[in-house]
Amino acid sequence: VPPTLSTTSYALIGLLVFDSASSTNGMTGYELKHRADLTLRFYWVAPAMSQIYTELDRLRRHGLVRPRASKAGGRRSTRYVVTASGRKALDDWLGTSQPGFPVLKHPVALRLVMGSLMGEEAVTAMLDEYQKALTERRGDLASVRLQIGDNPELAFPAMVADWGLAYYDAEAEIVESLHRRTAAWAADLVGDDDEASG
Amino acid sequence: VPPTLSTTSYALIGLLVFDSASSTNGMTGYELKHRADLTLRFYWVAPAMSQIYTELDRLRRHGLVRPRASKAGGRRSTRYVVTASGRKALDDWLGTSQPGFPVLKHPVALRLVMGSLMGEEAVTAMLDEYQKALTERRGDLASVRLQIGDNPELAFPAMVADWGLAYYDAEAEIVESLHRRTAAWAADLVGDDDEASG
DNA sequence: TGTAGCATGTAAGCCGTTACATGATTGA
DNA sequence: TCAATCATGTAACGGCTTACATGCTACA
Repeated sequence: VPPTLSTTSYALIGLLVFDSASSTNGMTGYELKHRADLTLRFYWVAPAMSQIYTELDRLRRHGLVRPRASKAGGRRSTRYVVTASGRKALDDWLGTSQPGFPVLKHPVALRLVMGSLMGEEAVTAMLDEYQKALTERRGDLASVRLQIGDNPELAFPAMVADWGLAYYDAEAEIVESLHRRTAAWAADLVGDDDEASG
Repeated sequence: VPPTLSTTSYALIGLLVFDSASSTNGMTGYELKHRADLTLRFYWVAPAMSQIYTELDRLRRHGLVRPRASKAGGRRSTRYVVTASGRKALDDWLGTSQPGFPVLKHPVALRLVMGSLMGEEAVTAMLDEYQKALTERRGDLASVRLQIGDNPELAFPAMVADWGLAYYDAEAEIVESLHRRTAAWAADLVGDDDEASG
């Protein structure tokens, strides 16, 4: 019987599998967190450290990963490698589970919908800040994309990175246009005031 | 002291505030769920019924909404309206809280990154299904957009709906190109086989 | 008569976060 | 010697889902 794991668990197994393609050492929880922050974060989540360790222990209990205790220079650390059943569990999951539709939690859109309660200045400031954050995120992803290069073994990670870049570009364009529409809305309000008072 | 509420709580208050702009009856939990499925779902979440009722009771305890018990034709139902402090709490939140960066949970991208473990056919099938689902979602949002119209009072909801539509369009285009790249990847693999065996 | 929709809730439990606690190593 | 980084965990708690439980109304 295959254990029922969360999607995040499988995502972590995936990171370990792809790591084992380049090295046989396995990864520490700390390294896994770093990797998740660099990649997983753009299309899934960046789990907290505490969750990484919790998941790692769960996977170990299920026999999907094997810990390799090692004291690198006297410092205690545990490296994890995927077992054969871990690899099989991932393959099964990839083969049978339904992806489902993406979920977007967009706090900027959530506030923008109430823009009339915020006023033009607050909306404009919010969109400005979002544009900045967007540019920064895009930069982070772009440097990840550079590291991937055009190695055919990383064709799919490259596709997903490009997907993210295209998404950020589209988002930047849309936010730009929303900026203009907000200004137009404010101008219209002034126009209405004139009519009402004139 | 302002009570600390989750973003979802404020989102629900927002729905009630916008409802009170068109009617003074307030909304039942059931109606709120329906509204959330139609709107909130596209940029935040579609909370379960049970959560709607839980939140509504929490807001009531904080004095942010007022229940209006009413038996519509013998059927028991409770309609909620936003109180003055509820409206103030929302304004405060809109004025002071930092939106933070959007979080995208994209199960299709998560699987695509492991495309080499899935094989071309499985990847292609997944992308096909995603395209269908995308088209359907876009249709749902388009009909919401139609209902909004160009009423200037709903300028911001219209902007957010257009944002969503543009997002879905961009996504459809990207997925289309990923489809082609997956085919090219498979073709390359065949080419490599030829070289290795030739 | 029965099904779909309206309407409201409770209980159990998972996923994930923040806060807290501990300690070694490296380099400025 | 101090800060940053490496490294690992526990405890408390919040948010949210699923499953369960209940009952009325309209309509085919």
